[in-house]
Amino acid sequence: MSENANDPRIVRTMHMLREALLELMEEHGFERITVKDITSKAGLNRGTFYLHYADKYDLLEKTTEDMMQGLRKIAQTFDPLDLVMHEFPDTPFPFTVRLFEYFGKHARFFSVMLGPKGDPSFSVKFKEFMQVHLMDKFNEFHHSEDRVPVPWDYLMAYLISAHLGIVQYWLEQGRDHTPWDIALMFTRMTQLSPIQSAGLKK
Amino acid sequence: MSENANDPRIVRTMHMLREALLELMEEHGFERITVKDITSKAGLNRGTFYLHYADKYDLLEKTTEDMMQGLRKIAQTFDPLDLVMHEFPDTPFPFTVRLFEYFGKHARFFSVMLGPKGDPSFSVKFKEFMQVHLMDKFNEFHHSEDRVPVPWDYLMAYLISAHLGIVQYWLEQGRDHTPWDIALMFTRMTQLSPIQSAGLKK
DNA sequence: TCATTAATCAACATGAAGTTTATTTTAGGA
DNA sequence: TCCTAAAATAAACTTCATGTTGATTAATGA
Repeated sequence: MSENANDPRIVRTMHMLREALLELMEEHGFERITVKDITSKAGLNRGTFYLHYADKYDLLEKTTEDMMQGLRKIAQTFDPLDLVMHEFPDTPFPFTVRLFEYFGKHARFFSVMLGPKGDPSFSVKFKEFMQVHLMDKFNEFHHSEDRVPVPWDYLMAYLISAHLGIVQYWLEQGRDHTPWDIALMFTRMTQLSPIQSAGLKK
Repeated sequence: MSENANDPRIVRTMHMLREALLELMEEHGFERITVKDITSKAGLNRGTFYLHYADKYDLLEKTTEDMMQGLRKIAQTFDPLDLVMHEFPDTPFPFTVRLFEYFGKHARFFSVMLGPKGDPSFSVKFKEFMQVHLMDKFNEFHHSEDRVPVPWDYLMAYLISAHLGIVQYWLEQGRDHTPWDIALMFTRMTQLSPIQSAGLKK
């Protein structure tokens, strides 16, 4: 394992390994891949892999951590007040647009990881991210412990999973809408009931 | 591979292999398991495994198919009219109760498969099931191609994923509510907007 | 130019996969 | 109860990926 210097050879090698991982995951899914597959695709010696990563799980983990880091950085720009103030149904929350731009930029990674050949523990990680950085900001609104239609934690599970589903579907469809359009759908579905969203009642 | 007779030895062996698979998946997740692990846990010879299944993927697939078969059987009892007629906010759709009873009965399987150590392609299969057996029954309601708040397919993706999220969360929490209670939450969240569900607006 | 270190290459031990053959055990009908 | 067919066991074997090691070659940057 190398002391991650800024030696251009190391940077280049690690980048090639991560690219190869993504390409192979798109084809076969993570578990069907071998270290040999990865290094072959990257055009590197198998031994070189072990100079940088303990095994393929380590490689995936490091790659994932990079992506989560990017998400956390965007999450810092989120102010729940924006959302509370937001009353205009024809414009999305700006923060949501930024998120989708990031998903689009790293579409291959998110598409694979959140797809049928991906890693279910990544979906959990992603949900935790939404819980901590988005949902928990609204905890102050539910001091009403008494008779609510649905328990708070189940409502959170519902919303988080619903939002994840939109991200997955968007990526699956090859990003047939702009980040702005998808963000607008988010905004609307959160404000309306499913029946209203379908346009069945006003 | 055996012609699946009704030889009690075969039935017993296959049952033990499936039980062992589930127990090991709970501990380590599917991919970390070896055929040797499975047969050891089941107290069987490794060679015996290959008399019935091609590999561990085959075993998982057959087990999964059994579960989906059970779901399809329940889905046959679903009548969309029940749902349209249903106006009482304090009772769940009976069909939904039956579904959750089934999840509860096979909690170990669904809990593992839909959890962080599970198989993401099973979640996809499960979503397809909901799409075909539940959502598609309502296609007749969206002839309005024009200006709707959210495209129909994205609304479906949102709802299906949201419902999956509830199932996952319920199993994750160790089934802290009865099937009846969960089914009622379903009913309410479908009828109300997220904000109403939280009890913030009426 | 030269010392450092990354990358390559070849070899090795380990362990799981999947197959095969022979042997033992079990089920169920005559 | 006995007998036959088939299931389960046991042991051996090939193949392949893993992770490691030591020697060699190539690239970096001072």
